[in-house]
Amino acid sequence: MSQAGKVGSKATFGAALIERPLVSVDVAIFSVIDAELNVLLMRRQPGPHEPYPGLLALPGGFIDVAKDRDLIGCALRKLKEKTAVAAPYLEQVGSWGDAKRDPRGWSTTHVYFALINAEVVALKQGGNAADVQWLPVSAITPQLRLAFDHAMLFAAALARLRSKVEYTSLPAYLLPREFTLSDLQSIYEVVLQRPLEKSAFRTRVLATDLLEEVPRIRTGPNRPAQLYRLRNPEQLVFFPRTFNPPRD
Amino acid sequence: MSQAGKVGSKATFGAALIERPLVSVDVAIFSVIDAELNVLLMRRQPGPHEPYPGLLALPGGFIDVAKDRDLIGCALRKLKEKTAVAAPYLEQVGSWGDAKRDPRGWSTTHVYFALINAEVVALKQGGNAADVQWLPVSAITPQLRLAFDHAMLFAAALARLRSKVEYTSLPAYLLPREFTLSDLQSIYEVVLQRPLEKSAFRTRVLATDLLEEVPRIRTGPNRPAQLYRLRNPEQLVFFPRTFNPPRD
DNA sequence: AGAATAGTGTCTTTAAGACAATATGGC
DNA sequence: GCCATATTGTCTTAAAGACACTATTCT
Repeated sequence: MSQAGKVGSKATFGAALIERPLVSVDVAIFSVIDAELNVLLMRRQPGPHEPYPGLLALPGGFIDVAKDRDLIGCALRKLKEKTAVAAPYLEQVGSWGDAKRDPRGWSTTHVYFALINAEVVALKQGGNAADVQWLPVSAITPQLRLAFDHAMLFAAALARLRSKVEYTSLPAYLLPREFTLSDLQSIYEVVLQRPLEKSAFRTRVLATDLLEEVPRIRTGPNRPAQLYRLRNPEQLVFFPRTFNPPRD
Repeated sequence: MSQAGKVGSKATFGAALIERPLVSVDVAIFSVIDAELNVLLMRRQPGPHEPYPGLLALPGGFIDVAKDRDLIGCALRKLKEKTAVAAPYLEQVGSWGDAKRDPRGWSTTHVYFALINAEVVALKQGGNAADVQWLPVSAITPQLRLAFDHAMLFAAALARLRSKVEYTSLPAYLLPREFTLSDLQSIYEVVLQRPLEKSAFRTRVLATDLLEEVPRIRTGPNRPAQLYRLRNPEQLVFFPRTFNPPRD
């Protein structure tokens, strides 16, 4: 504790004259691809003192106190570095921190999850942005070792997503701007991994002010469907009850 | 970024060779006193480079990487320093961090809320543990300035508590080990700030396996009431729906 | 016409809301 | 018996579950 108190260019003093943990942000970026919930993972590169080289990990990294105004800013930066998405749905899952999770020392991480529509995304491969890939969440098993405690962080993010999908309009952020009610129901079913009642679903969704009709219709080899869009994309909608809970 | 990379006794290297934010934990400790929801606040002491001297703040402080095994351990330590409570209900609210919230530099905080039964608690006054006091949450107004961004952190903790009380057994942790159904209902009403239907409340609570009867009865100047205790104190119970929502 | 999906209707079920009725122990 | 609170019951209501039925476009 002697010559400490100065890190980088900023002076510290008073109660702050203590060893500081490492601080990072990790983001679980979800998207639905081919009727499956996917998560974006990147392969960690080899390098001096780089832990877990070659393993997959959630996109993330240390706070840059020069670049990042705040935690969300950091999460958005990580997201932008890996995908071209600028303004996705972003929500904090929580934070974790202990002495052991990073071999480089006592470390904390702030975990966010993001929902995006994958069709609009171009993954930024190569360069210093290492291997980036979509993986179905069903492929994230104990056999597939993730770096650090990212398996646990991912599980927490997925659990939060699934639980909140039961009573909110979250899945709408996984769709393109315009979609049909059937599209929306399918996305719910993909995330929740169970079928929903069509009639109850439609009544429930239309009972809220979540959607507004687009004066257009999707045609196909069958009866065309009304297109909708979010009435207020910034505003997450809460339903009065959960969807039919799985039988116990 | 020249001679950085060493803070205290631990070496850092690689990607960790960057300026680190300050890391703290803050705890909103709730209790019901005289039929009012209270929160524990402490008055910040004057001192060299101590920000916000004299203002009230949530109990909290920097992570001690030597003492604290993890974030929850740190939260429990803060709690134990201010109250004599060892094992309360503790839940993370979230984390916040930006360049401005602490004048000493880029800082992050991990916020928890705790629920305790105040009758069992002895506040640790004086010493280096500064003024500690219970304040009704209704007294936390903009006029009462709190240190740092603690007004916002407190508001987030209170909002989380209130919203989760709508569909969980959280308030049971604000009661002593044995209580009557009327006690429990009163606590819900105190936290939610609205009356609940007696009949629906009882049916709903007894329909879960939240409680078990204690072979004892509370007598008084009226019909005695059955005493209950938590069947599984570690296990938070979720109700299938929310309580009757406030009229809109 | 037939396939396929969109959209509606009807009846049941679940759990809460409103409110009344009954129960019990101390005084 | 009276008071005060505990406990139960009855009827209504809100919203979902189950499932069938109708609608519309394309081939």
